[in-house]
Amino acid sequence: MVTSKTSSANELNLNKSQIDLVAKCFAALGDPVRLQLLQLLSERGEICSCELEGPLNKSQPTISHHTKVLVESGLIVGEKRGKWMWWKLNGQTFDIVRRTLGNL
Amino acid sequence: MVTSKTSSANELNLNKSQIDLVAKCFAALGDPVRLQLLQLLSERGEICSCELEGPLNKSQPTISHHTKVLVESGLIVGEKRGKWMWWKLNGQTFDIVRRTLGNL
DNA sequence: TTTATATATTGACATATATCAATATATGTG
DNA sequence: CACATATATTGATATATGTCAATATATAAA
Repeated sequence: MVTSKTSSANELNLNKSQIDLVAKCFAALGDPVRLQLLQLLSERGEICSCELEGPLNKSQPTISHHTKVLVESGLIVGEKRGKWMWWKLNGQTFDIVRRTLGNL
Repeated sequence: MVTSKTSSANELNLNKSQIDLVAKCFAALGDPVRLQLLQLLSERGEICSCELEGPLNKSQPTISHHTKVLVESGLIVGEKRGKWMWWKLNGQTFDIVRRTLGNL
């Protein structure tokens, strides 16, 4: 039999700064516009800012604001190609968030 | 071969009101104090409000506020036993949130 | 019924957030 | 270079949120 040190029923207990990071992700996910944006992103794999104003029905500065929030949470990453910003999901961060949610 | 009607890479596409519901859950998850609270809840299975002030280091009204936010999102449910309020996680809501996150 | 205790509500305050118009910056094209 | 276009930033505004003191409500005990 393999012995293991388990502090509680759950394997991983988050410390304060880890909690803050994940909380920031959840907060970023906690807006309908950003959820729609992420859904579009997940459907297409990659999406340009210029393709978002239509479906999201928001002004250009508002779109820019939301992408910034998502970048700062680590949920998406951006790459500039010519005049266009292309966004894609950051799988690593999503994994962390999923794992956290899975342990609740 | 089984044919299936897939509108996109993802199976389920959320409509506006579904998005609002899930967004409300994520917003509820997007606070460090509430994440700590949920972690305690998940460790113990059930927890009383009176057991939260200590670990969370917040005032009684603040604890009450946070439990209310979690109830209104559907993430926890409460039951009054005598003078005490006992809280537990609502697995159904967590499943919906996990499924949504899994599809992104 | 009076008293003590657990929780909820109210009110106040400071901070955060979502939104857009106006403007700035960056990049490609003539 | 001058111009057009895609995105970012700034400033303003309205609304939402986290927090606690004070108070109200509910429940048990004496």
